[in-house]
Amino acid sequence: MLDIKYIIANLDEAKRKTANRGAEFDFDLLISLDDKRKSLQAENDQLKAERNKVSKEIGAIKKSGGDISEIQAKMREAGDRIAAIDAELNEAAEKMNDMLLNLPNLHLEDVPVGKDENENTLYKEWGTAKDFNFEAKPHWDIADGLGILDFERGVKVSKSRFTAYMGLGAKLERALINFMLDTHAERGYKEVIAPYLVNAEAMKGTGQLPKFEEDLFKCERDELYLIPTAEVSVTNLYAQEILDEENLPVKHCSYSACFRREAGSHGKDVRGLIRQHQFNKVELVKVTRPEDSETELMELLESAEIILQKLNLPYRVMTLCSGDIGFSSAKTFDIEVWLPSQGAYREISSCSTFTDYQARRASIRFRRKGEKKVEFAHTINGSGLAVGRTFLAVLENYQNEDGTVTVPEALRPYLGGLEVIS
RNA sequence: GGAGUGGUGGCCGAGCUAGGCUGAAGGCGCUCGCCUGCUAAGCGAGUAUACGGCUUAUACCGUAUCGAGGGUUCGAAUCCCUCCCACUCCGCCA
Repeated sequence: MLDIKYIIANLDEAKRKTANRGAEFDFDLLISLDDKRKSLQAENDQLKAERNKVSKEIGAIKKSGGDISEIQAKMREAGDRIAAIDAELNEAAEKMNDMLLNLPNLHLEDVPVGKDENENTLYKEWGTAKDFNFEAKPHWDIADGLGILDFERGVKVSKSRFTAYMGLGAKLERALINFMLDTHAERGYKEVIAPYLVNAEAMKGTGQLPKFEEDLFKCERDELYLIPTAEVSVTNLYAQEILDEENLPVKHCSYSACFRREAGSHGKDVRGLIRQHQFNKVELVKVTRPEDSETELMELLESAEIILQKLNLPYRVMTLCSGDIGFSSAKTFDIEVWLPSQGAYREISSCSTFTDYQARRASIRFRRKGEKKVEFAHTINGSGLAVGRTFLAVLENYQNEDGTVTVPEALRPYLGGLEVIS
């Protein structure tokens, strides 16, 4: 969340950038709640100070055998007043906090201002689309022909948007995961496996709650949520902690299954692997010093790109505009991979810096060497990559006319040297 | 699932069955200073976080925090209630 003090000191900026997102927010109400909170607290603190003082005196008087009934009665009244102000104070503080939790992050100055995805700007392009001398098939047809995905049986045991990977399909998925993790490990990312089910506190920390509850699968009776991305469990590994500066940046890569309800995208991408309720992803997560976060974001983006480069899959990188970046993000690059069957680029990774927005919510702080004061860290994360979408991009870009799929060279060591899936 | 024990500062660990002098003994660790051929030992001082006030900034002052929330009380780490978590034993189980 944003720092209330920062908002007050930079109100124009906060209003402008929130409007740039297309978000509505009542800043005046927020500030009036803060004022109320402050004056109530000042009054309350004073009363409590008095009570603490007198209570000590009562102790002394009682010890020396004096009469305390009168002073005690007076303090009883003071206690009632404190309780009343306490209630009012808590209400104002809670309201203010609720508002703050629903206020999105401020974007960085170099983020293009725009309404929606149509105003995202091209950051770079890499690779050239292969020229097929036959009609490129969608991945579900390819997979069907090879018997490596079973959409019907996936639906049978669960519901729509759940799929079973069969035989070499399952192997290819696993090869991709291992290939990605190994590649990132070489670049200094420490591998972690964190819980898939997390509590509400963690979801609040990274910004999924309270605003996006309907996008999450929830295990009601245990009060736990299925993670929509490993970002949640990995980032929150450091919640409520004060890290040493020398341990920064923290760099993690993490494979996890991800679960999304996809509420509100009913008609979209109903066929194939693009939009599933459950999918695999390798996530990159960093905790950094504020001054390092922008360069670390670029390094993270590069790490994600390297996967596509090694697989020789054409892609482009888009800078998301102010209206399209996520709730908690201050700046986001999307990597989009080329899909020949659609003749279009589709998102395969999203790399963001959250500045200190998540760090404040999750209370992830650090102490500089020799300093007493603690500061909020910055958090960064990105997919490196969405495995299911990489899987389908490989099928589509490496398909042959006879329905077989050539295995990208980088993956062959992970598939026992296999060259063609047939 | 059954039975039990416990959650205190960076860590260990007192206090909790006589509620006030305990933000919290003691030890360890860490920081600074002294001492010292070097290291070790020794000596001295310091060592939580949040919010608010004051301040140019330090400093300082106030409030809160002993798993979380609520209650009793003039006053609670200490008493009562609810919840959460960890550990041990038994049962069950990948």
